[in-house]
Amino acid sequence: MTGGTPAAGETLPGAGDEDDDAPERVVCHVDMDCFYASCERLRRSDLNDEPVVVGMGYEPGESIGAVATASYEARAFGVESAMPISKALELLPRRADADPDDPNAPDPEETGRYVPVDLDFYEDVAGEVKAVLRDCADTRREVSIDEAYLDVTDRTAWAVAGDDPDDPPPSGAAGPAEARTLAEGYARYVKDRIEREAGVPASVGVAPNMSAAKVASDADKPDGLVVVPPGSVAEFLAPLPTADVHGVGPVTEETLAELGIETAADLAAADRDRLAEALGERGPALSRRAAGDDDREVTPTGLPKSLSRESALPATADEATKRETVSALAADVARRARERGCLYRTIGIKAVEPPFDVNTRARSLPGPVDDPDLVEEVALDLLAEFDETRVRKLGVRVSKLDFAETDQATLGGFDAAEGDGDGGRPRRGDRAERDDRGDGGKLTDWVGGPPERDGDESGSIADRDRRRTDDGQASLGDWS
DNA sequence: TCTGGGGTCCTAGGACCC
DNA sequence: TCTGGGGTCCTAGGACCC
Repeated sequence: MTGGTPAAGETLPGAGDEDDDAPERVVCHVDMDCFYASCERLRRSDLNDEPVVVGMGYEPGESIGAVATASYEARAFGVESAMPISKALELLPRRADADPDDPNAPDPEETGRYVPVDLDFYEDVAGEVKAVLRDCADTRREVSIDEAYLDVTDRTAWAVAGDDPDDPPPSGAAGPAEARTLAEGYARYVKDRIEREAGVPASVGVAPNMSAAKVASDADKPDGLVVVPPGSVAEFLAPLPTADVHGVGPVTEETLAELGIETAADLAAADRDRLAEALGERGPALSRRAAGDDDREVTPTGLPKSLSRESALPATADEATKRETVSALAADVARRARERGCLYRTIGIKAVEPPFDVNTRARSLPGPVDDPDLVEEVALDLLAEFDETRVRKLGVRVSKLDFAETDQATLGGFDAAEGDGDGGRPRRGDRAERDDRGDGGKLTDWVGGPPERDGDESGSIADRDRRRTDDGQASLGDWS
């Protein structure tokens, strides 16, 4: 193992199927800058240079909501993502409230523009970004709507570019002696293309592994390009607080602090057995990461593992309100599952009690289904446990998803057990106390295909997935 | 701050089987 | 009957991420 030594040339410690002579990887992390706000500016130039807050729940009469994205101008007022809207409005009143005739009105210079979230539009823009990324890298992992890892080892290299000694060193590089690498040039090219073709700014980090690339992209936001060549990774990470290590959240940060571990360097040097005691398996892994040692491959994004919907409400114990909410959430989750062509085998709810006690309950079915009525029924049944409980948030989730053929064969095999033993088939028919509902009936309702119309927008994700599973083994996560 | 919404992964304990 | 594993599946909760 490479242990705590942040040596430059560590290769996969035996685990990988990579040959040992593989070149040091070049991994880019592309992170769009305040993406939602940038998207809004793309179609509303009046928002340029203004403090922009994109969020939900700030309309008059609404009080439950949070900031999704704040532009950097808004961040200067202390507004941050995930902050309750009420708090954001205190720090930065909305422009519309700056009535010039009202002596108590806020100074317009200290107000912001509040815009509701329009996810469909952001997804369109993200599609253009992804088109660029597809063109720039064969191996990509899209982590979220505004973030992706690229493995561009086969497109570029860590070799030093050109021979111009006056070239400025890469911004995040270890020392002034660093020369510009080919990798930096390639990352610059990717970044510029995103800006040019999608119209939104990105920050890019380049490093020999994923976690260092991630930290690098964060190091000079917005509009940053930070390059951390092999050999300077540990040095680059060393001074950072542990919270900057990907995977260290508030709880872990606190635990580490109690062990006297404050920086990435401390974490890298810490005794890994002790870390394992305090944090479980995660501890040593975080330590390796902090040391610049992260051999995770950039693996393509897989199919989702679960789908959920949740909704906050003014804390209430009212049974009718809760049931209505859960019914609506259940319908929505079931609809989305059907749209994406996926079956589910587990149905669950979440009930959050004030102040913030999260309860989850789930029930698995004997086999995968697509059955909105059943989602509602099970969800309501699980909710019954909380009939007396005041809740501030409710959620419904389906999991144990199955994207394989939604066709007849699979379904037929469910209760007749005639399935061709394809792994996930029911081996235990007893589990669900599904009371009087004859499962067979429900399932076969649409055995010839979902009752819904299915021809529609071509090229939907669901379509692509299905095609994938059709042609060949296509394991999960294989769509590209 | 009285904390939104949609995800992922991990762990621990119990049931059940061999 | 007591004690001992190994393995899988399930649920619940926790931590984290964007």
